[in-house]
Amino acid sequence: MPTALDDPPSRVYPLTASESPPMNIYSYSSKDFANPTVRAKRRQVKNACTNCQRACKKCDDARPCLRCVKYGIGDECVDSQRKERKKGVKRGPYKKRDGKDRAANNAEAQTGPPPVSNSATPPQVPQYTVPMPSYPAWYPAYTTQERPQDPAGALYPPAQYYLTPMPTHQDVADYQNQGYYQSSIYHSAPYMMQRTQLPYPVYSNAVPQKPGPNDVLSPHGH
DNA sequence: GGCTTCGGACAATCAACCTA
DNA sequence: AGGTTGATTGTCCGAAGCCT
Repeated sequence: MPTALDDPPSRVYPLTASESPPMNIYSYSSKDFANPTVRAKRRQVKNACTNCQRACKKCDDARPCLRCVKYGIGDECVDSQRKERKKGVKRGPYKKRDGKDRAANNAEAQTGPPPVSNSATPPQVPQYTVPMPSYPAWYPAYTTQERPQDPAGALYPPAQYYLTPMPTHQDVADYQNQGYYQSSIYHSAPYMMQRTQLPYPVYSNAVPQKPGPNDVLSPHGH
């Protein structure tokens, strides 16, 4: 039986020191994560539904997608058609390689030099995958100091992150009563996420960031 | 505050091109 | 043959404006 593990991400980490900062699938604002050097790569669905495509809004792999469900147009949620790619387009001579890694060039061109670590060498982030929930994830309202850390230094969401059933309204109320906050981000399912895609700094000596304002719900859900 | 619109930044794809 | 490059195509962020 196929599982989420059968559909790994197209890109395999770990990062090398010369690569761009860790990616995650979360929406984010640069204001949410104060350190601009850890700006995460935006992840896109392979094929947005026609409604999300028209609205230029984030879609997900599920059909109906969460946005269509939210607006009560789930029955209209169908994959958009993709044009066939042009063939036979001639290309000019390629630039000579200069021996420098292209990813490093791109990362530097787009985000400036790689993040400066306080230690001499940034820790390697091990290749690792965790299942992603298909609904807003719930996190305990821990402080940055309490946030669990793994041996490799990655700041890590706690076990409560990995909820499997869709929470009921009662669950939601219970979570809020227990002091949990809800991520505003909805996740596609089934989906694989790598540790480096988590919305936390990956370097052990990075200054821990509190969750962004968009990730926090008041007890009333706003 | 929620929704729609939309410009444009950015990501993904994949065929042409390059090289070992 | 397999890796690299870059053009093409698509997604969706974020700001602005409108509506209730």
